[in-house]
Amino acid sequence: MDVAWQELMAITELQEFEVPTENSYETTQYQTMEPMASVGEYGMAQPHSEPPAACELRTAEAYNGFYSEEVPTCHRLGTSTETMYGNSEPQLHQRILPISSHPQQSFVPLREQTNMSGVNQGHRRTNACLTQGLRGHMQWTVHGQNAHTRSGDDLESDSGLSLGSSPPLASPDNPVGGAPGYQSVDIGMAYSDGEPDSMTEHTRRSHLHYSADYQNHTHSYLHSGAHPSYFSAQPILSQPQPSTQTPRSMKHQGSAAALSDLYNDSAMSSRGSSHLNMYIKPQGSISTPPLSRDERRALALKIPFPMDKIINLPVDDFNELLTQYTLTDAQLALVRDIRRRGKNKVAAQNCRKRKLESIIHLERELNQLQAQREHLAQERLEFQRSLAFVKCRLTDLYTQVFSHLRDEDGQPYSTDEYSLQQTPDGKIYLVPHTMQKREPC
DNA sequence: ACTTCGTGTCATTGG
DNA sequence: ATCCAATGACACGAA
Repeated sequence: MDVAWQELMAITELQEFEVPTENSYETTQYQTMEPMASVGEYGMAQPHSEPPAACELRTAEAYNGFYSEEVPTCHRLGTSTETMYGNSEPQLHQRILPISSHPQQSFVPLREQTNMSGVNQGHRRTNACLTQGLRGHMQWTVHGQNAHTRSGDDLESDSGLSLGSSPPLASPDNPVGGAPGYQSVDIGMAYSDGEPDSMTEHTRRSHLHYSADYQNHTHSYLHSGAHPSYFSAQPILSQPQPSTQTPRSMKHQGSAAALSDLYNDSAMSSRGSSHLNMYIKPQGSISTPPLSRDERRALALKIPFPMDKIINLPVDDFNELLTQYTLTDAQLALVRDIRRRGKNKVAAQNCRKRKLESIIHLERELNQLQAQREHLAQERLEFQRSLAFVKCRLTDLYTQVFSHLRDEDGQPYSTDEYSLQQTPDGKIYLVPHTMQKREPC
């Protein structure tokens, strides 16, 4: 990754290599380039003492690309050098391709190099940020699918809700020690078998007969919709519920719909511990997945309304819902925690999706920039070759013109004593070297 | 046994 | 003051 970015940063050196536009072909731009083939100085002030060998690059084909042979030599001498490149300019432009036209190259597996967790997961940092109560809570935590790996004590603790050591789950809504109701809950009654996570459908149903009120809600609580609503966040992704939606909640559904693909992918992934997974028996029949931790807690505390409402109702509706029931402190605390966790779960999913999208975007950008860099490097090589050729050609012309000059006696001028120089107005003068030093042109 | 990935959760922050 | 979304960090289970 570092190497890739270093390569990327190297592009800055190419930024000085501007693509010439019409009448903007400044040779000075290239004077800082790498040394080129020794074809003599470009400037006319220091001509060769003897006619140099003809340019190796001087072929008819190469010429046609940059010169017009109909232009008289004297005319070329009398004009600025820019005009000599007129024919080459369109070609140069044609070589400039928009970045977007570059086909996608193979992706750098950036994601594979990125630890999404942000930390070395092998490094289990002591949970310093957790309060003592939270730490206790974490010890009680049992995830649904793997409860069989825990001891019976853990199972009971989890299902019953950590209630003692983790009052109100350290929720901001629940001051520590402010929920005595938790301790009064008879968890053993709810999970008398001691294995709540491995409850069969039969046993689960048997636990739903708490009260008439609660029983009336069990359908929506556990089996509403096409798929179980046991997953607290799932309702956001399910069909809209116009009757209970406010503009605020509708907004949430809109954003969630855009994420449905990701959720479908992740939810149905064979990896991870997602509670979204449909539990398909080997025979192919779909069974009810284990209850989530919060669902078990809600069952234990006999929360009289469904999880999806707890989580997805707008705050006003949620508060109104709470007023419709007389809840104990423990129930209130649990409901608020369920709501907080459920919303945060969705937020985390959205956050991760954005993170992945950001990585994908950066990978694409990196590939495009690498392709652009490669293209510019190629272009630079072509310009260097062209420039070397032009220099060689100019040297030839200079030598040719100089050799035809004669003094008053009909003798050729010595290149050691004279040189041809061009003034800004385009006129050519034969200047002695002595004057040249005093009056640099 | 170890690593990687996906996920849930908590704490924190800023709007 | 409260709610909420976003996010880093951590823990955990599955593969």
